[in-house]
Amino acid sequence: MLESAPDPATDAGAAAAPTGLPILAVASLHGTLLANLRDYIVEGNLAPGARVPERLLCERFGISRTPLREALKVLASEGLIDLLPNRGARVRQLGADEMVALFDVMGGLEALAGRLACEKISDAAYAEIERLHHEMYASYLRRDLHGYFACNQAIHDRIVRAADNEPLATTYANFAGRLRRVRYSANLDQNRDRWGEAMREHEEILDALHRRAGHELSDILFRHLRNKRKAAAVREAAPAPDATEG
Amino acid sequence: MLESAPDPATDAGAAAAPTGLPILAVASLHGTLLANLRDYIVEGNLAPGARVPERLLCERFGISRTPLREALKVLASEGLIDLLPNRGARVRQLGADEMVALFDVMGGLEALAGRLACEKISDAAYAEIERLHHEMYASYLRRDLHGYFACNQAIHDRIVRAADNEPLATTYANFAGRLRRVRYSANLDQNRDRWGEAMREHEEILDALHRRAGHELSDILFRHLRNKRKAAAVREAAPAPDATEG
DNA sequence: GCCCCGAAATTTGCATTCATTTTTCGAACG
DNA sequence: CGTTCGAAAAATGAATGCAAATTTCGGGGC
Repeated sequence: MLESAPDPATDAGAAAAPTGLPILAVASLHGTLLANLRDYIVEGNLAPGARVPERLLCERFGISRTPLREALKVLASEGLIDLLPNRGARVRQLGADEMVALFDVMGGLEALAGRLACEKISDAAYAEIERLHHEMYASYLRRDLHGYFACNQAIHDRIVRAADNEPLATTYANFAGRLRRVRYSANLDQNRDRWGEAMREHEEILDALHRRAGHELSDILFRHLRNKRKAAAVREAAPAPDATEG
Repeated sequence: MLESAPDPATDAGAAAAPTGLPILAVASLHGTLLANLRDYIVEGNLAPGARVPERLLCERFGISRTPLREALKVLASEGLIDLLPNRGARVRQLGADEMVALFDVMGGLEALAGRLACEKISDAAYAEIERLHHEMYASYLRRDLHGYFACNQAIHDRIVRAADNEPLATTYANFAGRLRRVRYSANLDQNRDRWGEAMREHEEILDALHRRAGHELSDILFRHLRNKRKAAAVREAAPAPDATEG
């Protein structure tokens, strides 16, 4: 049930010969490397603040430094890493204030997605969201945290898709990736008040979406993200002050 | 043609006299090239849909292909150009639907900026916006299109800055750059109805901002951008002076 | 006369190489 | 004994070189 995200990055992908299906793979070798490297970093294989070892990654992905550095430049523009002049790349470490800023942008993007979704969503797509909502509610009653999260993410994802706006979807994915590293120590399991509140907010979300009330849905979604941020720990994964492990 | 060729590569602090003050200058050579190339494309020196001539740009900027291609990859991730596998880069050409999508994202970002600005803006910053608003109104009464546009852009820029959110500002600048190519054939001069409407909307914007009514301001700004899009021509910029179209 | 096929020329993508910088390690000095 | 200076080692940034693909241009076939 965990998101059916296309994940061609089987991690290994090192010196293994591309004897599989090169046809589609060749279609965008650079794009493949970019996606793999992005996943590699987003997954947390490198500590925040740590140097990005070019040579090692070259060996791991079986390429030379040129395409790798191209990918690094792109990842820097995406905000995943910092590029220090003559000092290499480092995994971007999020401070508390930066995390707040990113959450606010996510809220704004979801608000926009909700507004657009109200204009464009089909009845079938709405029905699917409604189904997911009820499934999520069932998980909530069961105290099934895992199922709840899965449905939750699926719902937000469907709303973004229903907005039918490619730049929005891309930007949304970008920021979601940047925030993937933050650990939500405030598990809803130990924060039942927030869980109930979130569930009520989702009731409002579904209601507004049902009425195609874009303006309202927009506001609810932004506040929903705000509350989610407040409930989330403002601490990044693996603090590691000077863990510039080599 | 006297080119305002941004050519820092001629004396890129390489050879002699490293004991000057190149510290800040050297700080970002790649960033300089990226900014220059981005401007070069955004300014419309290449026709939409035209191939991006690597060799020519290398000569123009006085660099080799490696840093140029790195910059191209970044610009592709920014959405300014398309990267076709084995077929080079092309200046992205906006279709009508893509332009609508971009405008909607701009509206969402401005809506977010307005909401955040209501939370964080200082009285001084508000006063400055109020001043710009009145100046814009004066330009409106004078039918001074140029002054009106300048104030208009300054106001929206101040709102984004008042939001005090770096990722938002960066994303906003990115989308603004993508839309810079669209030509607004619907000059307000010939569209006085829209001009008056826009002016009224700005009155609402200022009022909501004055009352720090983030929710309202958010909605007004989104609708403001929607109306702006409707008034704008859905036609992309005409072929550039140096039309290397093929 | 038009279309299709094929080789030369240009272009793209990546690897390799080179100069410059940073970092590390060791020794001399205070 | 701690500090600092300096040279070796590693890493970074950019240029060049090379194989593969594409585009272009010419010739042959229908």
